[in-house]
Amino acid sequence: MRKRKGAGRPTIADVADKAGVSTITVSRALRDPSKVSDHLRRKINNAVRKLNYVPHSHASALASTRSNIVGVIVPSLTNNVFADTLRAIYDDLEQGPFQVQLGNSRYVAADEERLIRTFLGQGPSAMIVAGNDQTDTARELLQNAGCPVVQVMDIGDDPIDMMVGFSHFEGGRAAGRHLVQKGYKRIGFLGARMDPRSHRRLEGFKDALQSGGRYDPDLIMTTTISSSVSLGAELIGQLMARRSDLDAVFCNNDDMALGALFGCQKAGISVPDQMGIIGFNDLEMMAASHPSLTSIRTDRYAIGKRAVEMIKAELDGETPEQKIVDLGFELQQRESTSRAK
Amino acid sequence: MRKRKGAGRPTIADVADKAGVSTITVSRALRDPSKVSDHLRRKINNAVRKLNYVPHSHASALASTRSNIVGVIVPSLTNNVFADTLRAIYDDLEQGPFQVQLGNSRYVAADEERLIRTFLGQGPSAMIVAGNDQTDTARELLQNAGCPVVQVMDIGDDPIDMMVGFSHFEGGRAAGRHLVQKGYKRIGFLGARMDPRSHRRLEGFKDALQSGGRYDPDLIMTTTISSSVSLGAELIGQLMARRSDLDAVFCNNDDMALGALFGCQKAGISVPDQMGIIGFNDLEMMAASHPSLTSIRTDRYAIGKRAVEMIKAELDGETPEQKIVDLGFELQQRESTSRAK
DNA sequence: ATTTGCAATGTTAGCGCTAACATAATGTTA
DNA sequence: TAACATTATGTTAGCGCTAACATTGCAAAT
Repeated sequence: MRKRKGAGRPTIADVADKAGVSTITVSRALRDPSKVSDHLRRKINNAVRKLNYVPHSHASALASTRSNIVGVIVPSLTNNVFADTLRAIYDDLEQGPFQVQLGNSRYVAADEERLIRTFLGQGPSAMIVAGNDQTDTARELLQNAGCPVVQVMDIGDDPIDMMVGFSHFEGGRAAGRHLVQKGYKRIGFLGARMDPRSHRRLEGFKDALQSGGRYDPDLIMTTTISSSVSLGAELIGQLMARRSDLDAVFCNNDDMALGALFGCQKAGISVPDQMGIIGFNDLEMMAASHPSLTSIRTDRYAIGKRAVEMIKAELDGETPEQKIVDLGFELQQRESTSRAK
Repeated sequence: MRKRKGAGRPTIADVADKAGVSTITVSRALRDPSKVSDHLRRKINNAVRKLNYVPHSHASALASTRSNIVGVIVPSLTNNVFADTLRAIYDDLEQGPFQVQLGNSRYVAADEERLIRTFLGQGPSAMIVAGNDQTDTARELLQNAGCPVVQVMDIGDDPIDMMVGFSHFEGGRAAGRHLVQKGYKRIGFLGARMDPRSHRRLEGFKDALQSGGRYDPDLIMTTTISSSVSLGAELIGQLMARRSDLDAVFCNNDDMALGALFGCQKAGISVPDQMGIIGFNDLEMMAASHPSLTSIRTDRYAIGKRAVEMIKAELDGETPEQKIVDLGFELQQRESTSRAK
């Protein structure tokens, strides 16, 4: 006799035995209690409790060909920007029958591809991926995934399926325009870890400066090093050393902007009078700093929330009125760019 | 005839057909290529590629009663402290055969219990949970999980299975002692979202102040609101309003400390001369600020790394020399507490 | 009383994979 | 060359669950 041992945990059959019903009744009682009489439901629940039964999700997924897993892929776990979106996704998804499966692509396309493959192996109910710069292979995999796919954080005109985010180009343009309007003359750009979204911000920024006749490529400083407050302080120091006439900077994110502020303070440069600073994303700390920091406010939590809504709608068979949702941004002017002209 | 449709994806049987072998040979070729001849392996790999076959992980998990899933539960997705540990876990785990399954307990014990149940339903290879303040039920569930369990971030003397972290009590004590030694007289505490670890830091802090004869309960200010830079600024403002003689604060984390610094700057209080500030964790920004901020440095990345090492060792059947690993902390003295006495 | 309809429960097979055993093909030794 | 390992592959059953169909019981409708 050739018996396999199993995991040792109680199974639905154990519960069925104990409650004196068939396995399918237990299955129904757990998934859709309204389909089972009060009487049996009570007995089943008791048995479940006594045995400390927990359904084997793999068996369930296999039998039903539904996994209730939503795969999420982000390029960084430590970047607050994604953390906010993630939080929204978890908040809205963990309630329902869904389970989040999170992957970290580390800004590496090959890792992203690998993760997509792994996730698809679980027959996910939906996929959420950050950005819209997937490789062709990744796009193809997702297109054939047979589930809703939402690209978050950015928008563009060629979604794999759906998109929620905002235009980084326009965000960068708004930042550039603001500095020009404020009368700054030598406006620089500080960019760490220039991912595709930062590149688009820079493009928008350039566009605004060119329109304002203030574009100077010599004032653009970027690096592949990942962004940090220290790096912001260091880079603005380098740029000021190179160009002592620099009088404003747009930083590709808020950590860099805060660092730039500290860098100025160390160098005895007054913000905003001698140096205007604007960041991107408007993290909570921007309003609290001294002086407070101007930034482009983005609603990362809303992006995650909306992505989940769109997924749920599509899974419920509704046809969304729009596949591409632009949640926009808002320039938050604060002290760091509020000088008397 | 009563056929179920399946997921539509190619199965191992499709690959076997195409390659002209049996399913088990395909299974072996994919899991342990050395067990299959070069000849067949090549044919199988070709078939896999042509069909774009991805193994159904649920079926595999069910048949083998092994999931390769490591469940991780943290109380917050936006707290940098956990993000660093998470990053280490992902870095070290995603290489191997493992897959991370992350849950967010939101600092709610009931949510943690629910997550543990859900994760155990997947027959995880291991579990990593933050902190050592699980409910009795949660502890029991984990104890009976039949897999390695690591509690991270904190240490204590009653591990569920293994622990990696450091003593928050001692960390708080070191902070308190430092402020006393620096000659500060009216030393306060600013605490947001007082989770159990923050409470232990406060206890250690109290202990140090009592030893130094500087303990004044009136100078302790805590709130259940979650921590933020703004909140740090606000709380120190409130505390200074209540007690104008306040001359130093220990903040339960670095966001609060940065906020306290900004609060002082706004109020025209000089740091460190009129106010000493010390934070906890030593996030990257602490060294970059102006003035730079003293903090208790903790190595969150190392905690995650070590947790994974312990899990792998236990899964490989090795008996770890220690079940409780104290990774310690280090006081990083910076300008915010470096006044001339 | 018979039919109809519906709600509650059961029976059976199969989701896609791999453990456990079986067999065939090859090499190795006395 | 027979006996024995060893390696490569195959056969079969079963992991724990649920889809699909089947049956039962009972109330409402005829």
